[in-house]
Amino acid sequence: MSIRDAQREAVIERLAGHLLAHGLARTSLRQLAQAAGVSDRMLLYYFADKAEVLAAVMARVAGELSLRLAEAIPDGAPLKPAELVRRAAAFTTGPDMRRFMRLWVEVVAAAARGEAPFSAIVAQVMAGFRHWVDTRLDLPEGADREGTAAAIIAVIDGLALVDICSEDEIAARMAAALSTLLAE
Amino acid sequence: MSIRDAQREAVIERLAGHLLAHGLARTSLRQLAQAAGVSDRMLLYYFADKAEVLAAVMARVAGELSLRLAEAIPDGAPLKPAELVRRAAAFTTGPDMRRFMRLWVEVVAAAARGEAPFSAIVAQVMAGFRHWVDTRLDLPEGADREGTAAAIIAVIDGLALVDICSEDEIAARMAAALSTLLAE
DNA sequence: GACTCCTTGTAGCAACTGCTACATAGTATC
DNA sequence: GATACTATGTAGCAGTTGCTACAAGGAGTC
Repeated sequence: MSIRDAQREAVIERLAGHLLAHGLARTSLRQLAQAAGVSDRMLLYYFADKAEVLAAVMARVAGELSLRLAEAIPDGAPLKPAELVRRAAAFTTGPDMRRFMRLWVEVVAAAARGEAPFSAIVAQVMAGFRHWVDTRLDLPEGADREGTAAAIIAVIDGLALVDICSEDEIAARMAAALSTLLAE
Repeated sequence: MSIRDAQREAVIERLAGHLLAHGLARTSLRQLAQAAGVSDRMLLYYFADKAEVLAAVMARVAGELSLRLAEAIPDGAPLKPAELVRRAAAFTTGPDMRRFMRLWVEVVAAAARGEAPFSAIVAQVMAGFRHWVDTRLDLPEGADREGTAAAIIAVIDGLALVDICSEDEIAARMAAALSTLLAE
């Protein structure tokens, strides 16, 4: 592996941590370069442009996310929707996963704003979410799997969004309250 | 009312439409000025700085939103959580309200990023949401009203977030599927 | 008419944005 | 040792950002 490729990998790794820590707040080329410990000149030697940097880093983050989701709720026995939501909610509002979900909300907003690499990233991550739900969802024949999957994802993402702008204490009670809202 | 105050009002009105149409995508001072039909120099004559412009416009938008929410689901007979969610979901995913919710998602993300006027705006709008839910929520004595309100808001906001990055066809089925997920 | 205040235009500044031209040092190949 | 390719630094460009200094026209008051 060339030095360049090795550096690419190292930069992606460091920037994944950076994005998870700071969201999209510090993502100018110079700020990214500093966080990665290289010069901005070199960042654009390793990557074609800023969009490629962000796309590579977000791909890494998305991979990590799907890995953790798969670990937390494996593809074993399918779960009824309410139970799936409960377990997914408990997981994504956990201390380590919150930064993933926060970043996810920011990325969706960036995509809504039409910023270059994010629309594609959102489509890809969203497809991953759908697939994750689909392989774990126990639904009666004839039910709307796609619609139900979308609804489940909406609930999980909604928790993340409200989590961003609430005190910890209320956020903790939110998941519990949600549980009682769900049918069996 | 001085010319300045009259212009302030007119500018706020026009920019509210601009934000609802384009989200936070075109919000540089010069872009805002153009959308408002004034020079950027004058925009900063009417308002102290950019943050004050956005705060004023967002306050207008938030007022409009709460007005419409109050109209759509008046503060009459309290509703059980599931029914409240159903009706709120039907309303906020309606064609006219989607741009409000999309802007809301963007604003939350901006607040998460720490951008100047948005944290305060989010806190204020969120409090409005909570109050709106609280005055319409039929809950048994001893239940966690705050937690339940947060959960309800989360579900509504989650629909909006997924709505942003889905095809219309799936988004329409999502609300229906959500309804069957809810307990009575 | 002089004075003052409200309103508006022109011009520009310093900082930051993404990105690039150019030079150079090293390293590998023949 | 000449040549070519990889890797890195220095410097800077053109565009955008939020914001401001300065001047001047107009309107009202003395």
